[in-house]
Amino acid sequence: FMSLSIKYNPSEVEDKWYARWLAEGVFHAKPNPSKEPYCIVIPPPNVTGVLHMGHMLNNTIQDILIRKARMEGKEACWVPGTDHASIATEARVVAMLRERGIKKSDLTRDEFLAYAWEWKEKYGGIILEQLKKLGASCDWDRTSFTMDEGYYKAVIRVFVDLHKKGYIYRGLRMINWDCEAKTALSNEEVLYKEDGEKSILYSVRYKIKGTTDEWVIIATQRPETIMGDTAIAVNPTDARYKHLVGKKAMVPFIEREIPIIADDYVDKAFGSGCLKVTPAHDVNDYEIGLRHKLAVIDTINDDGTLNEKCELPRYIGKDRFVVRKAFVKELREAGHLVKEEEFVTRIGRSERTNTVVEPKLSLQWFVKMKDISYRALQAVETDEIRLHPSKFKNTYRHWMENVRDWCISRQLWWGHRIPAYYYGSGENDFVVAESLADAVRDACSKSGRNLLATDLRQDPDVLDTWASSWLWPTAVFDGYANDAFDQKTGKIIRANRPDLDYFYPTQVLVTAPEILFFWVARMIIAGYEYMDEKPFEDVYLTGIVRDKQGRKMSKSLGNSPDPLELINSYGADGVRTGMLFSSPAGNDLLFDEKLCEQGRNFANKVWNAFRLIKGWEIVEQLPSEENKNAITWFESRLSQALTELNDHFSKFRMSDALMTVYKLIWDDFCSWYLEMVKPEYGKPIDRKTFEQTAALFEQLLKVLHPFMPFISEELWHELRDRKENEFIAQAAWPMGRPIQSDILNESIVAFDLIAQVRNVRNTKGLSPKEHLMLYTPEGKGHFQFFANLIGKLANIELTASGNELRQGHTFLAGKLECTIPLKGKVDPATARIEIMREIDYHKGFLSSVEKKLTNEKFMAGAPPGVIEIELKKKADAESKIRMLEENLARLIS
RNA sequence: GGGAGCUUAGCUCAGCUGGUUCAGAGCAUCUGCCUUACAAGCAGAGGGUCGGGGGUUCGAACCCCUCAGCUCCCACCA
Repeated sequence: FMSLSIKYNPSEVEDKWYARWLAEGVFHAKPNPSKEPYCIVIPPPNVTGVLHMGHMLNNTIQDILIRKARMEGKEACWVPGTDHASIATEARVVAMLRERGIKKSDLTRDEFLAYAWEWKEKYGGIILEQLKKLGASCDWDRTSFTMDEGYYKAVIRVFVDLHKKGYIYRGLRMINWDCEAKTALSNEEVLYKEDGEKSILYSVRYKIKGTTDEWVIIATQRPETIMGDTAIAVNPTDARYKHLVGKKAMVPFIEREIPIIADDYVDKAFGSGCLKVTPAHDVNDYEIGLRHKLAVIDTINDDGTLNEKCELPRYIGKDRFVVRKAFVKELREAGHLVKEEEFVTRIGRSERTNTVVEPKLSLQWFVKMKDISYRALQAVETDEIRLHPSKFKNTYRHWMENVRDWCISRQLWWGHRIPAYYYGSGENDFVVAESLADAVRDACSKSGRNLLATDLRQDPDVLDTWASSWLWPTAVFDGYANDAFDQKTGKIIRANRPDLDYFYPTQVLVTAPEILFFWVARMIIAGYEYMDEKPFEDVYLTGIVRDKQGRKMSKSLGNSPDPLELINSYGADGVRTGMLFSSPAGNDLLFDEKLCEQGRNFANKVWNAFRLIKGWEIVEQLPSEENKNAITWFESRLSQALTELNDHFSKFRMSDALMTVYKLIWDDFCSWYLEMVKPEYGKPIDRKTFEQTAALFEQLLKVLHPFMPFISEELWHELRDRKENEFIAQAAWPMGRPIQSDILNESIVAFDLIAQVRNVRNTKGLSPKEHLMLYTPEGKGHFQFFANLIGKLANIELTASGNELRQGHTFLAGKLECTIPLKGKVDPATARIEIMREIDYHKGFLSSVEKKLTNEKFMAGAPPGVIEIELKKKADAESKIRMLEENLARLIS
């Protein structure tokens, strides 16, 4: 065995095993009526993505769950894939084109999409290759992409269906508008500087109609929007302005009259307490406008210039910021500018262009959320779908109860194009259809005209990415294909789709809490809508991976390690366990490379345990009796740990599950068991002990496998000759046997005794090699199983003694009184002090117990079991004190 | 502004229905050991008034009140 390296070398084995798993189809799953399905759909990473630490954590957890299920004999299916990520990808492609000197605006839609697909084929999906390095046991044959042909059709079909059902509508709504990119932005794409930005707050006076010199003063940061004002609002309880409500004010320069209204939204304390209302250019103003049926005057063009509705010809066509400057000057000169003050505020800027985002009214497509989400709310409320950790139930409920309609249109090209076709300029002159042909047909019947395909214009916008990924658990099984989707009922016919039928609902979804609403909630909604059933049973929400100082990992901070480099340094197994050592569900993980080191060390420990076992020389005729108890003990200990392990898994406590395996292998197996059965140096081992030890080690490799797939596979093959297509990845998960509790109980006392002997050696400076006597009242008679093992591990002679021999260092192992004779090695005076100190401690303890027992209220109120325990404590303390006092007496005599 | 959560050893966290599995684990630290599977190791040890204060109870890390600090989510300041 000396040929085996003293250190485990992961890079030599990892790629080899991954390739063999793939070659033998170990990860491939298909419906199998004799097996229980266990399915996880991956949260599809952005197709532009590269592996980061968050993915590492997330996918490690999924792999652990899926590997364990596979070993438990379930048909384990982990569906991988990527998300087309419309915004992120389009931005990448635009940037790539810019480098090549091509402007997006010079391209047709089809030309642009050709470039985008080219980019996707070339760079997309790198992340899936990276996941293989981690050991992810995905069924790669099922790899999906949200813009695959079938998936694309599914998204369109669902749009048409939801429109038909009345859940999708088109409407005006305030959105974030990027004037440079000329697109709507989602909230996530609008960035705010942490400390706000400096701005100027202008106080402007508006004349009250019918007066010569009565004014109302408002405050604004955006004077260029004054031309779009349609009201002045005050708080209804504001005494200062009560008399003005119902009157009119005049917009400066334009001299348009606008009403003065009362609305709760207005904060009396801010500025003058009067608010100018510009429904077209402010979200809150828009809401006020709806409440008071105000006109909406949209004065800003898509490119940020002012249009003719601003009524001041000198500003038409000028950029909003140019107008602001000029208009402020005019106001000042006319005396309408009452005050200018510096002001720190939060200004939204576009993530992509850094231009100031303008709130803008725009025609967009929406999903009506209230009704369609009802069952999804109920499902989590009733624990039909369980969130882990459960604290997210509150967050989920809060969101679902206040759910707002979902804007699903995006002004981009990369994505699923909205299947709406316009045949006129009227608000309702459109149809929604799966194909152009259908659209023509529907348009003819709707309009009563004879329209041709060329008369129709398809909506140029695409759908929000989440409007495709919310179908993920069904679409990856092609649930919306022609033969699987009943267009009349708007439901999936699961009988026509055996894979979907078998694997749906999936078991677990592992994802980040940030997308609980964006994605998880919507998948639940879609699941109920199209399958009439939940999409998954459990949702495991991971934490955020931070650096050890608690900061988020980010490119700009440079605090994010490259996962592949970590794998190179510590091995995939080391990194996987490293991540898991400190990541309780739902809590952030403070990542430190030291954790990977700990993982690597653990792999090395396993490796060396293997070296020891593999290196033993076996001699057939040697007696094996000696090791029987050690084996029996470890079998029971293993069974106990298996129960614990299953309990942790059932509660998704992955860190704890790993720790159980870690301690079982390191402490129980290596430190105790192997030391018990290990022959003296150079001596052989008997056949039976060897075989049983190897069998136990195999069990350990199996429970280790979900966490450390590579080293466990390697050693499993090294340990015995295996068939070519036999893998631990498919081996049966160990079953616990009945636990023999007498041996486990005795082990606690025995191990305590051994540790205490070692401690005595440490403190008294006695070498482990020095053989010692250990006196107890009955010697070996106290132990049914461990008498000889104690002798071996503590290097002592367990001896029965009469009182006359009991001089030396005395201690208690459990209730067993032990003495190590230390004649001449220890000063009697210090020994006396030690014993007296102990007596004091126990007397203090005793008195606290007695206090309880003499307390009438305690005796009356406490349940009998608790009183019994207290009485036992009392008896134990008394006997300990008696023993210590006897020792003291002997020392003195 | 609305909502949720957290505070236990130097660090990261367990601690379930209030009571001996109640004060725990891993890491880190300290002390011995290059002992023949492993120094990426072995053997041992020391660390905590459970954020502060008050209350309920025979009994509180756990329940209630209060103060302080931290974190996240949503909305957003004219």
